Amino acid sequence: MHVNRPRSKDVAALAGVSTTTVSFVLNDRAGAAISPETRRRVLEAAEQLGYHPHASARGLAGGRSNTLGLVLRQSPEQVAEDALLAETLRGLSAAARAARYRVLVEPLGARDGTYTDLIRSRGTDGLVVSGPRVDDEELGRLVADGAPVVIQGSLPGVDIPSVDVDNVAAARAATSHLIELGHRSIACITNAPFHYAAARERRDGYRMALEAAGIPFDDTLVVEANFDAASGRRAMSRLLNRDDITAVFAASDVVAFGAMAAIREAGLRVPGDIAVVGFDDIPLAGYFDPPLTTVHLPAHDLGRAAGVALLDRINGRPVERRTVLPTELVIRSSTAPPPATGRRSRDGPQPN
Amino acid sequence: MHVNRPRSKDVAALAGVSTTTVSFVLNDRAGAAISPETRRRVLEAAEQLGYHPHASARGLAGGRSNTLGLVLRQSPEQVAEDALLAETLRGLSAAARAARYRVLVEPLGARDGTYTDLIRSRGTDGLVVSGPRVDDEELGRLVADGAPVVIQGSLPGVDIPSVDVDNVAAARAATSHLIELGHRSIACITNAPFHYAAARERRDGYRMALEAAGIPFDDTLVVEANFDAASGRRAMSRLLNRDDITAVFAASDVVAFGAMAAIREAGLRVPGDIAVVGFDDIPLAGYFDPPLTTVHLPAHDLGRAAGVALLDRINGRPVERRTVLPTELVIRSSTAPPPATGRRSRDGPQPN
DNA sequence: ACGCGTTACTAACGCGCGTTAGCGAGGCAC
DNA sequence: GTGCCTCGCTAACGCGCGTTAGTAACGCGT
Repeated sequence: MHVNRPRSKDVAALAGVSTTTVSFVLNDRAGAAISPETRRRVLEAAEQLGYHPHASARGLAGGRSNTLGLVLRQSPEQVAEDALLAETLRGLSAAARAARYRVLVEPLGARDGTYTDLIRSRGTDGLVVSGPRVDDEELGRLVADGAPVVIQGSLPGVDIPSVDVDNVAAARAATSHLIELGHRSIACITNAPFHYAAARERRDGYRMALEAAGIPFDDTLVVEANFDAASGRRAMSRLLNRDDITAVFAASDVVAFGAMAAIREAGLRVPGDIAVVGFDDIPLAGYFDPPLTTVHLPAHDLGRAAGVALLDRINGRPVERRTVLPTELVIRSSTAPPPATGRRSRDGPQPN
Repeated sequence: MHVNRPRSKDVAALAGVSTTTVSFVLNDRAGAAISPETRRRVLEAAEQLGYHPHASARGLAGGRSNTLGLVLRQSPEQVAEDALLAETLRGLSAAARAARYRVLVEPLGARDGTYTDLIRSRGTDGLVVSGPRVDDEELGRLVADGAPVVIQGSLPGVDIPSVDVDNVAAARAATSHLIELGHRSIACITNAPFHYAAARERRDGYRMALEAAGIPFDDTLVVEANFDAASGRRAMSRLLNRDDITAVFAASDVVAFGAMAAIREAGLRVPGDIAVVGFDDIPLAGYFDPPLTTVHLPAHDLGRAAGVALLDRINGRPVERRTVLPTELVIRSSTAPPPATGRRSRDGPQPN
């Protein structure tokens, strides 16, 4: 491109100072004594030449890349279904920008190899790892080496700063809402297989709500789904074989969406026959038919908090071991009291 | 972290060669004569030491950052609603990884300032700009400077390589499908304001389908929406004031989702009273009630094609000025022939 | 035996910045 | 006037690589 990208020495020459001074001014170096007049001249010269410091050169000299890495450790299907990824990314980016950092994203398929190069090559100064699985031994080694890592989500048993919502409490609140409406026979469809911590936590919250209300936990009421709507539909179909269920806690909105499809296909209505609560509050949740009662996840804030924590960690500031952001149960119309006389069929298949 | 990150000189010492040789081996430098035995020793030494070349140092010395930038030029609302972003990003990432490049993402709010630093600072070697608006003069300057840029989407009137689907043809196919079913009074809800090229193109496709079938284009049947479901619902509500409409082409699935909510709220049915076609084929489209007939967008391939084009451009290989990927009309159940006797109300408000 | 080309490698330089050590000028206390 | 600050600035170095120019050894033909 342009024949002569300006160097800091060009700025220095134009401003009549040394490159050292240019560096001091442009980096707002604390403790450097620069007269207002000199500072003005330097800034003016930089502006006039359209000077942009060479990122790699800064990285080399300064020993930092000024880049944050976002590692998406989920399966491709999960990433595809993650309706909140954009928001999280925007949040992280906002935090990064405020510190003059950039964001590098590494989406990993199951076998897409490693992400530790990112940090070992100093391509990034730290990583936000989203949705790590319990069996991620790569992560362990990285952290053992002292690499700055923040987990978005939770990974029990490791000592890494993490940012998350309280999945247990949120799931419990969602389930309690159903109980308060009068439901006693409440199924649970997970958002993912149980080797994902969030899936386990949300199930635990469901269970705790039940037990707190004196309703025995029934393992056969819990069905695993797998991120997408199709798996939610399958799970719900299975549950519909029994006719005592009057409510479902679906541990993600996407899965809830599939479940609602299954309920419709069985000729039943939401919430008339079966009430449904979701989790995530994806942008479309309010437009489901009926609008979905769900747990609102502060996606943007999660990204931002992860970014802030990571930057703190990188810069040697103290970091909370665990940041928990508040959720909120958004009550829409997919939940209502159970039918007075047990479940009825409408125009669907008759019980056989 | 680790006290001594190994340098290339450490690898050289262990292998008993010079750092030049290490560089030659690790970069597979064409034209360099390296004996198999030496090559093996170097690779072994690198492996043994856990050597990862310093990204910034490579960037400085090599004059390239080995990084691609993805600029999201859309408004935050649009980004949030973009259910296909994850897929696009994965596609771009796949292309980048194949060339040993990384991907830096810059989501820009309307007033989040500039993204040209990204490339002017050599933080990236090129940019994929997603959803640029016609009035983006920053882009123009960048390209005039010779910066490698690929547009994802389309921006008429500029000479920049772009990757997109044929929005006009796809919209035309979607609308034709409605016409073939027998619909004559077909409304159009745009996916975005008209300063987005895609919104205009999809509207044009709708119009061409009409005119090709001898149906006069009626401007009052076209209503602007604005990315999200809420705007789709508002648009549809407005359209429902007239009772002659039997079908709607909604230029995005999210907007279609809102429109379907409005139709339901009016006590009408899809497709019984009003048929609906969408655009995008977001993952949830097949689970709408009823499952949405829509245009499938090859999101992953779009990302990958953009990446490939950008890498070609960066490496001086010839690049198609415009890459057009195929779409496909996915017919589900939201479309059916119009009611025989015009539109009927079900249990909704009576006509007044 | 000599020249020439090829093979296999290396020394030395520089990419563009940040940083460390240090220098001169001016002020203040004595 | 001398000593000792602080203020404002700079020369010089090195970060860790890629690359260019070059050398030594080794055939191979005549």
